[in-house]
Amino acid sequence: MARSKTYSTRQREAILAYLASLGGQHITANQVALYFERAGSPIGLATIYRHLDRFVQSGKVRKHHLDGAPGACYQHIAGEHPHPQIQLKCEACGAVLHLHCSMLEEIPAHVYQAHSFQINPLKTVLYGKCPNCL
Amino acid sequence: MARSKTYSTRQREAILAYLASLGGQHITANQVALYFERAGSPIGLATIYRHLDRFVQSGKVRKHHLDGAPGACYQHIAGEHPHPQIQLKCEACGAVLHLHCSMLEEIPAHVYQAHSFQINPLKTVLYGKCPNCL
DNA sequence: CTAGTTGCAAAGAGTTTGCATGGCG
DNA sequence: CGCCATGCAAACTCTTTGCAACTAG
Repeated sequence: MARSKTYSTRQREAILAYLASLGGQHITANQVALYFERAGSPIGLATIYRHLDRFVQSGKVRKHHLDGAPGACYQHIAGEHPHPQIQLKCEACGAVLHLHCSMLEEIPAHVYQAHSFQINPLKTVLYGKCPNCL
Repeated sequence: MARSKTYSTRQREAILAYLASLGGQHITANQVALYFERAGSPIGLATIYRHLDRFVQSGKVRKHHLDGAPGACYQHIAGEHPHPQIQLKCEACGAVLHLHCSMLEEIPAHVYQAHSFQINPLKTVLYGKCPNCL
């Protein structure tokens, strides 16, 4: 067994709250560290990585390795997706859009029927340019 | 200006030929190094990175940062895609499928019409499980 | 002969781990 | 008081760069 007890600490809550406040946008561990440093209550990078990993394992956060960036990005899973949505990420400004659109929602089912390939929407990010950056 | 002359060397050709032989599958710089080491003609990692970068810039190869893997993956661009295809990658076996399917081909146009979001098929990889691994 | 190419080693960026200290319950 | 959490520094992985030797044309 891994861990018998989990304390609720201010740092853990602070990190999760910060991620939640970003509304599903992608952020790196380093950016989190910078935020708390600027906010006047710095948190060690190692601690941030440890918490992020834990959030990932408890399903509160997703971890991505995105094109164009060297490191990993983390993303808070807002509320509960009844039907997890394929995401769109702007290559220019980095914004993540969670579009609700019948077309996108049907992709997994169509691809599965046609090719027996089972798409995992949680992992899938479509890259492109958002309306603002076009 | 960057480079006035380009020699055709055996290593450059060997690396590109190896990538081409993989038919669009993803491979890391380290895997390339291992291949040539086992083949009896080892190539320094630095050299491999230098060639891969050059291939990327000349449009022969694409570079991805994939989920679940720490480093970058490279992928030979087979022939010429008249209509660049969104790719499907199996999370289990790592295989890359280039499916031709009207549904997939229509995604960029539909999303653009509905949300003014311009998808870049070259960058986009859908994750999931391939038929063999299901 | 000249300029691009190669390998080695060192430097960098991002991430993980070990260990001693500190705090929650 | 026992455990978990935290910070620091060291270890590690992946990638890039500097430099001297080498090679294609």
